[in-house]
Amino acid sequence: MVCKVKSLSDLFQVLADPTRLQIVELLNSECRSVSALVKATGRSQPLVSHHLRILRICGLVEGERRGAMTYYRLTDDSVWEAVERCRQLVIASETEASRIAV
Amino acid sequence: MVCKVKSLSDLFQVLADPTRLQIVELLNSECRSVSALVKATGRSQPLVSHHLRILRICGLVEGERRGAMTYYRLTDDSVWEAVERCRQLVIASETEASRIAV
DNA sequence: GATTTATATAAATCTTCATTTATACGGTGA
DNA sequence: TCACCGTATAAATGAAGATTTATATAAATC
Repeated sequence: MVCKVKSLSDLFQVLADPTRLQIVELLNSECRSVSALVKATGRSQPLVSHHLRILRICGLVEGERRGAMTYYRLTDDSVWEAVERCRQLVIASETEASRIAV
Repeated sequence: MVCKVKSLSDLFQVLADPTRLQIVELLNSECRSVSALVKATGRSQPLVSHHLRILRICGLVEGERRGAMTYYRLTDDSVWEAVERCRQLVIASETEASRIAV
């Protein structure tokens, strides 16, 4: 995977994976531990840790160790805002499609 | 490739490819023919047509045939706006990195 | 200190997809 | 209608990456 977000396509690549995007969505509302993310996503622990590593290296999330647990959160609200801005495109294309379908 | 943008991760997947993103960027300013895009991107004609097909199916661009040529453009300004919003994240992370580096 | 829990990483596998190569199709002009 | 230009598509190829499996590390509890 990409080691550092140096281009816009790299950022999109990072967000293109459903598991990673799901993690970003889960971390929007609150700070969560890895095990909490494993439970919420239904993915294996190594897989979640793997994706967290990528998100971490890219600077989208950051983890803080408290005892045995590591809690992750989004590094900045702007991450979420940009994602939401793109979601409107999807919503728009859906309503567009349904309008055409009628 | 994805046949229809039904989820947000699909949209990111479509935009994650450098060639496709480059095409979207080129189509922001103006309407262009396939051959113009081939020249501007330096990619092969079949490859550009292939990516245009994906962008077309996903509803990000639309083509209009005039004689032998097909001219493509973004379907909506909101496509470009969403992309620009994400670019700010990349720019932000760059300045962040340079700030840390100092 | 040994065992268990929480997390991280490495190697292996398997799928997806970007690109190339070859070809077809529609329009245009001789 | 024949040759050519612009564009589209299909098959083949190769690389990238998502997921699994196995294992390592670090902290907590006994």
